[in-house]
Amino acid sequence: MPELPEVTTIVNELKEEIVGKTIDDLEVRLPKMAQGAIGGVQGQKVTSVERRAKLIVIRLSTDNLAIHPKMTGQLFYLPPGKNETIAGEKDGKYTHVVFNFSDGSRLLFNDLRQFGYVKVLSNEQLNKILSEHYGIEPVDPAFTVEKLNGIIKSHPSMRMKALLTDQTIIAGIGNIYVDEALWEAKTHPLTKAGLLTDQEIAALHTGITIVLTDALKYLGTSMDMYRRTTGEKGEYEQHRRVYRRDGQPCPRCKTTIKRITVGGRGTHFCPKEQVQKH
DNA sequence: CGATTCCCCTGATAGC
DNA sequence: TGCTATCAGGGGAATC
Repeated sequence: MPELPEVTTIVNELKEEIVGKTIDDLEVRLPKMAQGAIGGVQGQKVTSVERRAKLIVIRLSTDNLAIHPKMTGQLFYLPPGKNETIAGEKDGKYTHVVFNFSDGSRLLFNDLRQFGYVKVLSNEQLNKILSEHYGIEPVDPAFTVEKLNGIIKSHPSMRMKALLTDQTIIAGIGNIYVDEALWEAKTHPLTKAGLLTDQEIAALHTGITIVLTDALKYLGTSMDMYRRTTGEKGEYEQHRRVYRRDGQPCPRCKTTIKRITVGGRGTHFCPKEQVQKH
């Protein structure tokens, strides 16, 4: 499931390939996956590729594409001439939207579960969505310990897992990295935000930073459908500490990692080091 | 304001 | 073998 490190990886790889190229034409094979005036992007040139929260934002001459991978969305870049397969990933039954660039290269949007989308937005619509639906970026210099402290204290009754996954509060962190960051900080996912001490908040800030930096270094986690734009996997799976490691020993204290469900999401933690406060 | 539930969807897996 | 029930999960909407 692409979160901040995965989307950043996709954006970094994609901008090297498509900035400056013109969209010659496109195929929308599953109409519900493409929202807005998708046909209007034909003839428009890519001016930049950016990330905001878990969105891939492709800015064009006049409009913008906002692509959300949700659980299983993928973006594959196929160089000119490689029109069928790349790194074993095919243009196939899960390919719902295809952009053909003027140099013969292509961009495929695949999504097995069809939760994701490609949206065409005007600058105004894009700015409105980006500013109204998403909170601070955890990799922004403005995301200081003091800022996190203020955020946590303004939502004292929220459980930490819910607070950190809420995109309107902090943008880009999802299920995997919340579990990892809470483990780093030795904070229980169900502890209410108002019960954290300043020291614990500082440890959490460090944890978030460490985990996101490390995951980006390894180009993301490919336990499910996430793949790089080349079709290759990210390697963070081998470095994770708790996510989907229930039944296995905590890397620090060897206690068996536990799994619970919070807000319908699988949540993993060390029951010895991460104790719920009341 | 926050928690809960339902829904979108399909592959993997378990049970019979 | 193959059918059926269950589950995973980002995010938005509806409900409590």
